[in-house]
Amino acid sequence: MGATKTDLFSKKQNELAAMAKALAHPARIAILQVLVKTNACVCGSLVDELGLAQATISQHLKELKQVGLIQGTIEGTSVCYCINPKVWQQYKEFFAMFFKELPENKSCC
Amino acid sequence: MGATKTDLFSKKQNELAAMAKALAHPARIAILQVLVKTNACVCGSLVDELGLAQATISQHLKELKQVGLIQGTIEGTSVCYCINPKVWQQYKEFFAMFFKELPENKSCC
DNA sequence: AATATTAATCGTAATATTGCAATGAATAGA
DNA sequence: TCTATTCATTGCAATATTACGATTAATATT
Repeated sequence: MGATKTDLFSKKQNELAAMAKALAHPARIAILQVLVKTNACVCGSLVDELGLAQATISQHLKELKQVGLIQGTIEGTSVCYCINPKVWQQYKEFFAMFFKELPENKSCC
Repeated sequence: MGATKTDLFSKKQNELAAMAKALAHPARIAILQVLVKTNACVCGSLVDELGLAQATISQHLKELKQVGLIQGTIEGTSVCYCINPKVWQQYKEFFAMFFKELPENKSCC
C-alpha cells in the first residue's frame, strides 16, 4: 500500500496534515521566508539564493501555489510571486488553534 | 536523487521543516488530538478509534516519540502515551513565530 | 528573424513514506 | 506452565517525494 487513508479522518484533520505537509521541507520554508522578507520575488533570484536547481525550485513553488500559500502573476518574461496574506493568516490561526488545546498538566507519565 | 539537501539550509529551517513533517499526516494529527483530549492513552484504544492496523499506529507513535512530541511509559502490559508539554509548547511557539512575520500588505500581485 | 532569458513541464532516478501481515517480547491470568 | 493480551519490530509492497537534466513555451533583445 502506502496510500494515505484520508477517508478514515475528518476533513479538518486531513486539512491540517496537508498544511503541515506544505511546510515539511526546508526549501519551502526558505522560499516562504524569502518571500516574506522581500515581499515579491521572481524564481531566478530564488535559484541564486537557495542553491537548488531551477527545476526543483519551480516544483516547490508549484506546491506552495497549490495549497494557496503563495500567488503569482506573470510580468512580462518573469513571474512575480508573493505570499497570499489571507491563506497565511489562515495557516497561522489553524496552527495556533491546534496547539492551543494543551491539557492541564495532569501529565500521567 | 530524492534526498533532501539539508546542508543548503539553516538549522532553524531544517528544524521547522522536520516539525511540520511530524504533523504532516492525518493519522498523527488524530493521534495527537486523542492524546490531548484524554491526556493518557494506550495504543489499543487508538486502534479502535482510528481504524488503522495496530502496526501502523505503532509506527506513527514511534515517529511522534522520535520528535519528542509524545512520551510513553510502560504500565504493566499496556503502554501509556501522553503529550510532552514542553515540546508541545515549543512547537506552538515555533509556528507562531514563523507565521508572525507577515509583511505589511504591500501585496504586489 | 535569430538569439538570449526566464520559468514551467517532462522524464528519470534515488529515496522516503504509508500500510499491513507476520513475528517477537513481555506481562496477566487460568 | 500455558494461554491470552498488548504493543513493538521486521519485512514487504505500493505509492509519494525530492532532485535534476533536458525540453518546451513565452517574451525580450539584437
